[in-house]
Amino acid sequence: MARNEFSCDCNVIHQEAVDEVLGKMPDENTFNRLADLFKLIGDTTRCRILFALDQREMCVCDLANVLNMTKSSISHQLAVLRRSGVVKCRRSGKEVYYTLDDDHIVKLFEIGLEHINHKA
Amino acid sequence: MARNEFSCDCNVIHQEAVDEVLGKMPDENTFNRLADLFKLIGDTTRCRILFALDQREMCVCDLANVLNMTKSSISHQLAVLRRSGVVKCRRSGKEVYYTLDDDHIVKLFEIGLEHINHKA
DNA sequence: TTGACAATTGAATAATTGTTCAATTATAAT
DNA sequence: ATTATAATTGAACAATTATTCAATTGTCAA
Repeated sequence: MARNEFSCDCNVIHQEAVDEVLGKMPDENTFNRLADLFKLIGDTTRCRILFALDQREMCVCDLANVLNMTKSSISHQLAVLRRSGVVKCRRSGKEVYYTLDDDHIVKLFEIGLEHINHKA
Repeated sequence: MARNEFSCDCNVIHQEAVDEVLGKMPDENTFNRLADLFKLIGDTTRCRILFALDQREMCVCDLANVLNMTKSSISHQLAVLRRSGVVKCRRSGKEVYYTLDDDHIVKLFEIGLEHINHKA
């Protein structure tokens, strides 16, 4: 029984091609995590937060000023970034300071910027 | 008049930090395009399509078999990828063959995979 | 020209998600 | 203790988006 029996609404045109690529494809979990990673930085607000934190450590209030947005909105996004492990924070008095906690993110930014400048 | 007068609901804690980072931040347009790029590859289906096309040229029907999804769904996503210029296509008879048309995408995948394997 | 199949397209639906608003927690100072 | 400010949190709302379904286009073969 073919695995595509029910979901795919067509006949296989090139069985060898399909088999070859299927053999090389990572599993579903890998793609989900890969997509989640890109989804994480696929938002203007989060991009700007990460870019700012790559420059220097900042508290939520500073970030709100830099991005010209409410603290609440920033805080929600920081929570997302924290859960994903790309930023970390420390409390100092009333303020909470955030820093980047991920090497790959900066590298992804660099290539991304290279990409859009190349297409500008 | 401060630029953040209305949107930001807090006092500036560290004005120097804010000014320093503001001076280094790319403009809004850059961030929008950067986020759009990552949003584009921030979807499981599109990730899998791009990964498959990185292995070899494929027609829509083949892709539908590899991903185990309907041709319609694949076709919609291919249209998105085409509009963004990351894939291109050629018609040969009744079939339409797609290929990757972007160098940076593969590099982004590599770093992304490195990232999730590092955290696995 | 008619029939069959690959692919695309538009509309509808369902699910996800970013921001706002209001309320709450945590810390410092008076 | 009380007040003020930084930050977080939950619920609601609005906007975006991936998939499904049905209809249509394009190409080939009989």
